[in-house]
Amino acid sequence: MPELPEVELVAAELRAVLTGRKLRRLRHAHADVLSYGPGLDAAALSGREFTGAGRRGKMLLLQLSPSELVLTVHLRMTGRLAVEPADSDPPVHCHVILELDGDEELRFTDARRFGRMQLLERAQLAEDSFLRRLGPEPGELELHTLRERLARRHGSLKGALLDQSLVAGLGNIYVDEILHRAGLHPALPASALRSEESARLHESIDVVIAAAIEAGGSTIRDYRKPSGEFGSYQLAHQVFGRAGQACPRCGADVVKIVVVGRGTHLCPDCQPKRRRKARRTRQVIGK
DNA sequence: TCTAACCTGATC
DNA sequence: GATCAGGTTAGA
Repeated sequence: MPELPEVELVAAELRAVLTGRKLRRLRHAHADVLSYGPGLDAAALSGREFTGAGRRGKMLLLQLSPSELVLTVHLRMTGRLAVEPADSDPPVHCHVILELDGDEELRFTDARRFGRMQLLERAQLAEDSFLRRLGPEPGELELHTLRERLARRHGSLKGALLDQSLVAGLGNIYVDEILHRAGLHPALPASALRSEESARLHESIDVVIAAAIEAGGSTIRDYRKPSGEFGSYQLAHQVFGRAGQACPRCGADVVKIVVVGRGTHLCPDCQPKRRRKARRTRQVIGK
């Protein structure tokens, strides 16, 4: 469900709500959902204090003291965290409940049960298989790095951008929106981008992600902030979820195709497949 | 690098 | 009843 902008907003809200709060104890946990690093167990959670919340890619990092523990949370498709009154009924599919001070609970809900939480010592974070493979955050991705990485790839541009080791945090919605803004077809070979195209792509990543955070993220069906608030960036989507509707930029019908197994939305006019004429022009210039 | 699999619910 | 879903990953 959530991509970088949504996870960023969840982290910000949890930072505001949880920092300084005591974690009394673990009240409930589905064994498949919450796991523990070496030497840790449920008892290690009792009596801790939340000292902050952050994010790396789509992974939430909740910091606990003393002794530098980190609770990692990946929401995957339908995961949601919420701070709710302890005397309220936990929602269906609530898989982890942490009792807080002030008669509230931090609850993790996830209909599809793809999401994962893990309690780790800070030093163990570097060994986490997901975090270890993450590429740079969009804001730290240099243009020359993007170019080098795309040039080395086979396969489609969309597949490359969804690969968390190339750049961290992009998912299906934002890749479609970024490629539309950059005027690039998702199925283009990643290694085929010209200089000005990769520059447009680089800029579009920053612009789209920043605008999405500004708008509170995208709520397609499940995403809510911990407070229950919906995002509004879905209203600004140019192509995602808009198959058959007019492209806001040119008026052509947005189409939906499948690329790397994912539903992919694009405007065939704004995001043309490479034409032979254009390629020949480039070769002439190249000489 | 791509596909199928992991789960459940919503929608066609 | 079949298909699809905002993510990740083992295995081909």
